[in-house]
Amino acid sequence: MTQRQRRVRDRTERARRIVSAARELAEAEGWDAVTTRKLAALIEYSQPVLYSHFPGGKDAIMAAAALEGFAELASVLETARAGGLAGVAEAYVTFAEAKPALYDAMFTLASELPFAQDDTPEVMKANFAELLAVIEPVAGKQNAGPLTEVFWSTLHGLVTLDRGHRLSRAHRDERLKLVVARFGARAD
Amino acid sequence: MTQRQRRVRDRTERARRIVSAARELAEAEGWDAVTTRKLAALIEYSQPVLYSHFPGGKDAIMAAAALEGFAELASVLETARAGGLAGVAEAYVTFAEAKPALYDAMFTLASELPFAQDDTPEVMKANFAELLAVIEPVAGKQNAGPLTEVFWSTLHGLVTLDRGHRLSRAHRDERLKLVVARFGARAD
DNA sequence: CAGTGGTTTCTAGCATCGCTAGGATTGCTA
DNA sequence: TAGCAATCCTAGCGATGCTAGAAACCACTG
Repeated sequence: MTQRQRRVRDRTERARRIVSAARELAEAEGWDAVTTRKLAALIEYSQPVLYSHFPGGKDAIMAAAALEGFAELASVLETARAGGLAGVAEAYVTFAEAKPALYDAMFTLASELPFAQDDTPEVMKANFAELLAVIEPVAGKQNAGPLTEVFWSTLHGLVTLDRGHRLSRAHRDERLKLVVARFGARAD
Repeated sequence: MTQRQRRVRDRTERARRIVSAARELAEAEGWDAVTTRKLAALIEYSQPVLYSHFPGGKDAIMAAAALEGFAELASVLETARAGGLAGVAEAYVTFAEAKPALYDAMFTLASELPFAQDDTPEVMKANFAELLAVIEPVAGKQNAGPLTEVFWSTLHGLVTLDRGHRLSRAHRDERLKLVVARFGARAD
């Protein structure tokens, strides 16, 4: 019966390699360059193997990558919590800048992943919780939940607009300071 | 020589119909459903005709749609300027909600359109100018340009996160009020 | 009116994509 | 070792964006 265990382990290991290969390729050449044929070649198997791991096909692979991304982002935000609102904002933007393709998978693409719903994965709730933790002290009379959503929107907007070359690169740090100035003060 | 003029007029009219058909189809079924074959069928011509108008192919057609969108958004924001910062914020979000596919073409997709650069089309600068107009009075000692970028990012983030079902629908209006509360006060 | 040259348009096809059915191969079991 | 079941691959389908080359059209000249 250990044989069976090893085979299961091999399978999960191979699934991991698929997602890993997808992430690397996406980060290097963008998600459009991530084709099932290239992925199959990278893991040295044929195409149908991908579908035995991810019946949903390419979308499911991207969703798996996105879930990894949410876990990593949550971890990053957790360690940044010590830096307060400013530290979290900086960490969030830096994460998105460092792994743009992953961030795309998390937000722009795989938007089928449920979020503000019952079946939202825990890792995704964790991200919101981290943002909430630094917003709550400055919420004052304002409702912390919606205010966190606005704060999150600001960070997300900064990331996506900057990516589309909509913002001037030179003001990058000044923008973050302004975010802190507008959100960091207690409102009551 | 009037014949030549009429032929030119017919051509521009047909180009307009292409973009129009693309926008309608995208708004109805999403940009993935906008294929060159369907567009050709809609305008009752064959595929290669599309490329005589838009050598860049589908991307160029989407870019043309995006430019139309920027012009329309600028117009919307201009009339909303009377409503101050709150009015502009509401108008921006409402525009994006009403024409989600168009908004996608403007920001998520055709990101090759230059913006914060020299060859940025005037219509795109106009949008920024409208936002700047309502931010300037509340900038105080803060730099109005970067602050406008942050404000814009917040609106854009609200739109895109909401679209991906990342935010709770119920708090939609409250979020906008919080945006006004955080950006509407003069900072000095 | 017939012919001619240039423009416009279409037919047909290429390479690639995501995805899958069905056969071949492998490895375990008895 | 024979048979069975799980695993994997070959081959192919339909659809995509895009394009080369043939066909149709139209304005102008002799």
